[in-house]
Amino acid sequence: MPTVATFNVNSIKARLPNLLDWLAAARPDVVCLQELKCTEEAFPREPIEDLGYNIAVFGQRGWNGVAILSRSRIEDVLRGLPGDPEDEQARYIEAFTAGIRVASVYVPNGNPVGSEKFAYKLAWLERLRGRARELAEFEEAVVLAGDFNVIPEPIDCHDPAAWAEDALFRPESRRALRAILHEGWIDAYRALHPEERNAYTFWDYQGGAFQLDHGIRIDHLLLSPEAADRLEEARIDKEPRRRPKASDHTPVIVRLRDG
DNA sequence: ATGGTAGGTTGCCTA
Repeated sequence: MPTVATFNVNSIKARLPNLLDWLAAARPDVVCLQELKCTEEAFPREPIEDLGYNIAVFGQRGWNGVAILSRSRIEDVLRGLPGDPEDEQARYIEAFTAGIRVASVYVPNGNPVGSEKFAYKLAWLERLRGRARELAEFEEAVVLAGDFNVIPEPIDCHDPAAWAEDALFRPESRRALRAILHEGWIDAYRALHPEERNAYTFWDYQGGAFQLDHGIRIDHLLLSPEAADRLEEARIDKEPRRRPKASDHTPVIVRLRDG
């Protein structure tokens, strides 16, 4: 019954104490991390290995950076999203572990709308769809877990009007995510909690957004049909967001039946 | 119309 979690830590260095506490308490089998903001060399391997995790990192200096942690052996690691050899941003790492294929995904933010960054976001999502299509051909259990920087529906946002012009909620961004879902992937959290409101994974640091529950749901685990067949539970763990020195994101966790 | 917060390749860029 492996559990797979996604957690945008907003700097692994700044978040290390909180992350270690959370790993020790929640004990997820596989964890996809985003926004490490460090190189592979600078990644704090030891304290995480001491909690029983193997680690695969794709980092860069200062920004972005993704990793996979797993209690099982990590095999067949792919660093970087295929489809653009010019792209140097560390936003995608994929591997086989714990009997499933897993990717840690950090979709570009894309603000401001209409900028080069927005075009990059849409192109990146299109490349992700291409990779998802390749992965689907293997007919294995696959989990694409990460910060998608897309609010799928109005229900995933405390105030849709306030986000209407934001790259996270623009129709183009939502359509790009939907294009992946339409090819047979499911949003694990929404599949098990179809009506639930206020199911957020991100609250801005500014303006007391967390205390007011002014959040958005942008961290997702997309499941291939073979993984969806095994989906048992999906939940948002708000505890890490309550702590001092919290990330602005909080983890989402799914549990899959044994395959 | 501004600034509010947090992190980093810090006195500005990204989120």
